[in-house]
Amino acid sequence: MSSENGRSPVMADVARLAGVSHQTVSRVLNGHPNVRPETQARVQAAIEQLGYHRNSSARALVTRRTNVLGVVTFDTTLYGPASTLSGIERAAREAGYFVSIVTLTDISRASVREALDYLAEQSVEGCIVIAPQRAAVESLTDVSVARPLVAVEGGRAPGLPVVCVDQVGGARAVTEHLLGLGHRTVHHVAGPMEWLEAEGRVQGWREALEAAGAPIPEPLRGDWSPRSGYEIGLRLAEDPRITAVFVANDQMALGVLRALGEAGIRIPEEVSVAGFDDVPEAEFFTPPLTTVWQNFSDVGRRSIRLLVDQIDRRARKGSAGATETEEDLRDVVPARLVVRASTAPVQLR
Amino acid sequence: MSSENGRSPVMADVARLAGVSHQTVSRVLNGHPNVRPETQARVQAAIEQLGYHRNSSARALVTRRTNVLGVVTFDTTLYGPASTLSGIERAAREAGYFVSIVTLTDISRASVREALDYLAEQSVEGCIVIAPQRAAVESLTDVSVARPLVAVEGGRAPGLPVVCVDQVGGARAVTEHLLGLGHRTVHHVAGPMEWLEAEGRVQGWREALEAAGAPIPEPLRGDWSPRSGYEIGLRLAEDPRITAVFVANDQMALGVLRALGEAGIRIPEEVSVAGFDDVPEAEFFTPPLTTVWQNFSDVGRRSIRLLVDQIDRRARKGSAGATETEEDLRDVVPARLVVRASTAPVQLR
DNA sequence: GCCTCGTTTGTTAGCGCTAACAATGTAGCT
DNA sequence: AGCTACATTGTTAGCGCTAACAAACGAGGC
Repeated sequence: MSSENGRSPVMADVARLAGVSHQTVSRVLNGHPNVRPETQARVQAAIEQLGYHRNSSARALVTRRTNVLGVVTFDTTLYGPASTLSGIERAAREAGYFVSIVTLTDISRASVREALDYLAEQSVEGCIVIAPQRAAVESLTDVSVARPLVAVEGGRAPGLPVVCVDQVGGARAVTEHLLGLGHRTVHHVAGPMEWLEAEGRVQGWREALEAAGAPIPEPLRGDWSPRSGYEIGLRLAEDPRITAVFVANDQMALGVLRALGEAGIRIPEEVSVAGFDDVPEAEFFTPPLTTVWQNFSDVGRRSIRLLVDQIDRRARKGSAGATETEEDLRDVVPARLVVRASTAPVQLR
Repeated sequence: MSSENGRSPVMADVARLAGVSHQTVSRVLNGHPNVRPETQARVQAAIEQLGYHRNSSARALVTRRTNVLGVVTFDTTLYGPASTLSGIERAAREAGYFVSIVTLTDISRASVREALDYLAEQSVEGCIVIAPQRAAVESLTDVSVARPLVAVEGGRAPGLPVVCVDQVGGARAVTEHLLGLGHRTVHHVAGPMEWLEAEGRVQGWREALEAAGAPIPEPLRGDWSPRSGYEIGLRLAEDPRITAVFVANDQMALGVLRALGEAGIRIPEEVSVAGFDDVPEAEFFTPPLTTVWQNFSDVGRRSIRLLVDQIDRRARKGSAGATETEEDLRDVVPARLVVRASTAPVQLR
């Protein structure tokens, strides 16, 4: 792969071999018009013969474009963030960008800032922050001037473009589904307060209950983990008036199913349980879980589009115009109810 | 953040403000000795006042180091790859490297090559390929000369450093555990043939059976998905002689549990089931799943160490020495059996 | 005083590339 | 032929940084 002398070949080497100037090589590489087909072929042959690769640093230095986007994410082992990251990466590559990632271990205003600074150090052209927590979003509003930025699942933030799944709508749909089955009301196992997704799901659930004139029980707080769902499930099992539970994610729903099962409660005959996320396993829980499907790859695609738009606009107009768009850019991806066997019409318990 | 004239500040701007030469600024930034403390302070102040960030492209151009590592991965929504990626990213950052990722949609020799070429285009200093399939590993052996490379879960490949979990040992441990409970033999639901992890688990299972002189049934092939586990589980349910099943991953094990449950088979009283992976949900399956835990963050850490070692060695000796180490570098991370309630002593069925 | 040595700072060149401009060739017209 | 228009190629400068060398300065020994 490398040239004879040991160092990897540069444009001048290719030029020499093809008998042209280095600039002609550059033109071929960048697809400029006005290069004679024969010359182009000769250059191509030389490139292949030497195994030449353009030096991206040199290119970036002069074009002032690194073609790198940064992604800040939190706990990629959770199904949602992992799927979103995957969608982002694919979309970025299609748009001609590389993706550099930073995963946070703790979420604080400081650590998000630090991650963004770190990515800035690498001269990324823009960042996507998968920031489902309130703290993370707040930390973004201060920085937003610096360089293009998009928040995923970011909540409402002035002047900060956001892509998110319609948590409220999804939660409303599940709750309405359960009410439609004849349940007097629906209990809710919520996610942590700081998580915007958790709050959106609480809101949708509450709205549906209010609209139906159903009593609104206090939501129980878990931490997304199956364990917390299990613990809350044990408490739910003790209250015989509960007939329907909407759990804020599938992992906790699994814990709830387990706890209710251990208590000898039959699902869905005695208690209906629904989740949120539609993880691949949900269909094979005992019983198969009614849940809400989110189109994460669409989220990834849309957030890249928003980010690339910002970058292009800035590149075209020059970075002078600071606060050109104060409009509240917010791209909401719909969620879809998936009904399975864990929910059923109300029966006596 | 940006300087007054609109363009972001460069080293010369800092130098002017601090009343020194740009080289002195460079020295401060790189922590060179022989800079008077007072000068250093003045430069620091100027840097902060201007919000100066070093241009990484210019720096990379002259130092010939991009400080970027590439990671090629496949389906990051699977628990294993996602956890490994996370561990890699953390370890890389600690070692002072950025991480650029490419996720593959299909695994073929061509697509892995393409991903590596793509990363080469970005001038990464080395790559880690999370390549659990045979095809992926094969595609690596040809390239290995080009630049530092480490395979994760890569199987045996000449001259290619590999970090992997001890699949064989883990599988042997589960199988021995089941035999120790008095089962005459253990059936196996395997993963796809092309996956090296699947083969390793088959091997460990087979070894344990052979050592115990137990009959070796034909392994049944799934595709890692809960659905395939479910379908195979339905078949298993029909054979009353089966009392113990080792499933190659937790997702398929979930499907098996579901299928056996639907067939009215009690677990673990009638059939013991064990998985592999120890996903967070496993503890809350019905019943809680006996499985094998893998230390993925350790895998990430070790693979980064192997890669950084290669890069450092190459940087020190110059890239002249091509095939300096033909030794078979292979770092095996132990796996750990986690016994839960899905396995029990054999009983009459 | 002069020379040597070490510390601190400045000057210069050049990494590999692209953009702007200059130069050349080639065809089509008057 | 001579001019214009255009296609094709080459030459030059410079992106922002670091490495190598050079210069200035003070301390210490003869």
